[in-house]
Amino acid sequence: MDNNSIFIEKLRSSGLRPTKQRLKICKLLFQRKETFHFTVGDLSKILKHKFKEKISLATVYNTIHSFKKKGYLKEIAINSDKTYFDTNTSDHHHFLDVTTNELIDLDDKDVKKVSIIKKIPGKKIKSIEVLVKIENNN
Amino acid sequence: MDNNSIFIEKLRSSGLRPTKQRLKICKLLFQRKETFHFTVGDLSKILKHKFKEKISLATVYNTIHSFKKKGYLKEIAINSDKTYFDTNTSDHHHFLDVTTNELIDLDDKDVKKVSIIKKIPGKKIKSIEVLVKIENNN
DNA sequence: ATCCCTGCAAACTGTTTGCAAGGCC
DNA sequence: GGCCTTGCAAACAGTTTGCAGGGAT
Repeated sequence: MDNNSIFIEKLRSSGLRPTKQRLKICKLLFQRKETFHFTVGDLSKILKHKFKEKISLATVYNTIHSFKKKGYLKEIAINSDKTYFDTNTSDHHHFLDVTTNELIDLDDKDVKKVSIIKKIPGKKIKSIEVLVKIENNN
Repeated sequence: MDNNSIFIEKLRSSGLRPTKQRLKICKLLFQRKETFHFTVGDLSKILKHKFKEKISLATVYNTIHSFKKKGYLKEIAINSDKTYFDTNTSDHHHFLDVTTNELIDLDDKDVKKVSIIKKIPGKKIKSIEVLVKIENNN
């Protein structure tokens, strides 16, 4: 199961050169079953741990931005000093546990369809994001 | 119509001393019919313009944070390098016009009730925020 | 008089940029 | 070789903090 060649293909097909760094980041992000929520800072630390070799922070930023532009990652709307990304690029929503600061995917069947009644002339809806903040019962 | 005394009372009743700076900020924020969406940077610039006298940026930050803590302002969940606040503290949602970066209130009747079906044991829902991104028709 | 608040500058954090060196095609 | 990418450091933007002086009670 050589995912490397899959990732090389994926990168190439979107016009990105398959460099060592990008392949490592691909492995870390896309070789997993569950979706992954992260900040670039997180990612950088994890990369260092996993591969014992540092990838420049600027490179991680570059790569994440390219991946986002290519549609491999989504940015999550949340109030935070940091920017969060999501490996799940489908239309879906999130729980944010304000106690632990953890993000949890809410898939479509967990939320009844949101309908927006108001319309703005000349504008169309691009996306609808729902953020459900949760906290401990007490 | 001396709103000043209203604001003085408001501040005092929440344990905040009614200083010149806070009163100016109150006037700017709460003496208006429509809700106001802003960043601290915006606010600081507007204050300078309107009152011809600069309020220290740190003071504006302090004040906005106190007001938020007292429930006079809400923070809006949006992906941005800056933090947005809203003078409308009721439960409501937003359009974000990605073309102009403008925020527009969506009041409750503009959105069909959002129901969250999924439950997380030991957690309760604190808030539900919907962000509807819109863009130009073309 | 006390305690709170303001203003300034310095510090901090996350992110971006410029540019030289290196790697992919 | 040519062009893209990396890495580093410096630059940046927004925000926070420490502290001395000023103001409210």
